[in-house]
Amino acid sequence: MLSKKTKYGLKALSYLGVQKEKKPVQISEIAEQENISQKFLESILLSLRKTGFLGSKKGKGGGYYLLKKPEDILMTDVMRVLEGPISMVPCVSLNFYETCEDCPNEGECAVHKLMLKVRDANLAVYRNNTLADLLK
Amino acid sequence: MLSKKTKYGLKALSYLGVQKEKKPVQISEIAEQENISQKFLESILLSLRKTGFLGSKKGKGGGYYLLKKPEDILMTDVMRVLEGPISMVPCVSLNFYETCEDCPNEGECAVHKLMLKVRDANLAVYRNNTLADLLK
DNA sequence: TTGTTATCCTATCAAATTAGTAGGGTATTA
DNA sequence: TAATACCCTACTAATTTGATAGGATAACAA
Repeated sequence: MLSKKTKYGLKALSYLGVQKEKKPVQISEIAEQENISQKFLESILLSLRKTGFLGSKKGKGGGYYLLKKPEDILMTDVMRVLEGPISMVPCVSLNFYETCEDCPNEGECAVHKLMLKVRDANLAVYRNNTLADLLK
Repeated sequence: MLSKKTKYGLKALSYLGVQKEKKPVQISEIAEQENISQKFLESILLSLRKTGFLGSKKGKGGGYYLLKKPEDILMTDVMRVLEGPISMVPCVSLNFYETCEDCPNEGECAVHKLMLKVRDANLAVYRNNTLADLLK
């Protein structure tokens, strides 16, 4: 299942992506419009800011805004930050590879074989979609 | 992440799939060979039996065996039993569809759009792979 | 028939993860 | 200088996951 964190994060990015004006949008506005717990959303936006997707401004008139154009925000990067590794098992992960200590032979492992294909399929989707593609 | 249940279940199915002889294989043998907690594996095999993948025999010389040929065991079905719905959100699920009560417009929802593509990609993999494909 | 074997079944539990909350700190702006 | 809105840490509740315990039941064989 997709975590609420990822779901809310994607909704927030979309919300920011469709803004006409360039001024920051407040957490409270996004939370209200998208039916998200404000405090929970706050922590999600914070992590999106720390990972370089969002910029922020404090004080009155402050809020969050996209640092890049929606066309330049790849789902591969977004998903890795929000949901974690794209692979379902570490032994097929590109960025977080680990051997399974319980698996004597990776090459003959059925789980490994299947999950490799799943990883490739998911990766293809995420690489071929930017935030802009989700706003159409 | 892939659950241990699914991982162990796939390993057990593979183990049964490569058996030359047709006689039942005991839980203890599979657990030992595949490094799986025996009691946990027991519950997994039980659910695979209840869902029609495995047959079983009690008493001495008993154990589990595949009810179908590996070529006829689709990953779509296996994954649904072990891991649950293939879709990452209910609003794109074929078999377990539910509307998101927090989402006013499914057609314009970025999460929905992305997860539809992810579902299709995963489904394609699972539909095109049988247990036999994982044994090669 | 009786003992052994191995699955069947229910209940329970501990650990980990997830979702959400609380409360104050800090920078910015009017 | 007061109000605003992000920043940050810690905590808590609920859920899920992985694993155990202990006996009931069926099959086989001596």
